[in-house]
Amino acid sequence: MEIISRMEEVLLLAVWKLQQDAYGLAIRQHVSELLGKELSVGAVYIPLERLAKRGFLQTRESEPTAIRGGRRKRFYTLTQEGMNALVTVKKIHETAWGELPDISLEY
Amino acid sequence: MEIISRMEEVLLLAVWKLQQDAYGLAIRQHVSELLGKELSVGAVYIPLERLAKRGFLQTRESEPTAIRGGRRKRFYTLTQEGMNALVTVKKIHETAWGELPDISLEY
DNA sequence: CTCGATTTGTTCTATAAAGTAAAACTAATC
DNA sequence: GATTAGTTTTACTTTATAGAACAAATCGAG
Repeated sequence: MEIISRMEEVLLLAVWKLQQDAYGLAIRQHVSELLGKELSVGAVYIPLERLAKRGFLQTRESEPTAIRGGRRKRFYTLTQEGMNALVTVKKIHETAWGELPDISLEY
Repeated sequence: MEIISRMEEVLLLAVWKLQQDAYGLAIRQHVSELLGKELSVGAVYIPLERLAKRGFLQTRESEPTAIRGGRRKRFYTLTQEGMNALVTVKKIHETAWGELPDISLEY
């Protein structure tokens, strides 16, 4: 039962969300919007690589596309282990927050 | 809008949960149970210190108590900034997960 | 009583892992 | 050649973690 970091969590979720369009720059765009701040390319590619290396993501390279700058992309998909990791952190989150009154009602 | 790590999040939540009993070893115990693994003392005290330094936690020292080994404790309480940080990450979590079908139903 | 053993607690030290920015590189079309 | 979309590499800071060291309280045997 491995516990992934928050960055890893949102990256896995972005891959899931983007589905057939889950490649580096698109993921960067999606997660930057989620977090409300522009992430550097390294802040995305390096954790993605780590997640793939640990078996949470699978990768494949596409063919280039016929648009300006449309070179080959590296696409990601979630593995079963990646799903398991997400389930684990979701449960932790629910337990940690579930024991408390809703914070937004109080402050 | 500062984004805290997962460890920082669960530590802040533990402080909130434990209320008048939020000191180092009790927090360690609580968070270890939450995560399902024994945390080392350093894995708790060092982030706690960092959170205090950044203004998310306030600290005070208690008097020793008359039980075996009952030396003075360092107690923590959440500050308004700590609350804000929790609200921020809760919103991010809800946005990130809200866009997706419930994972536990699918896998 | 008193002094070592035990217990609860915090601080310090050292290292591994994660996060991040930015430059460099690649390959496509215009 | 200039521009664009994309990935890889480099270098550095911050976080996470384990574990030893230290501190101070009570307990209990003699």
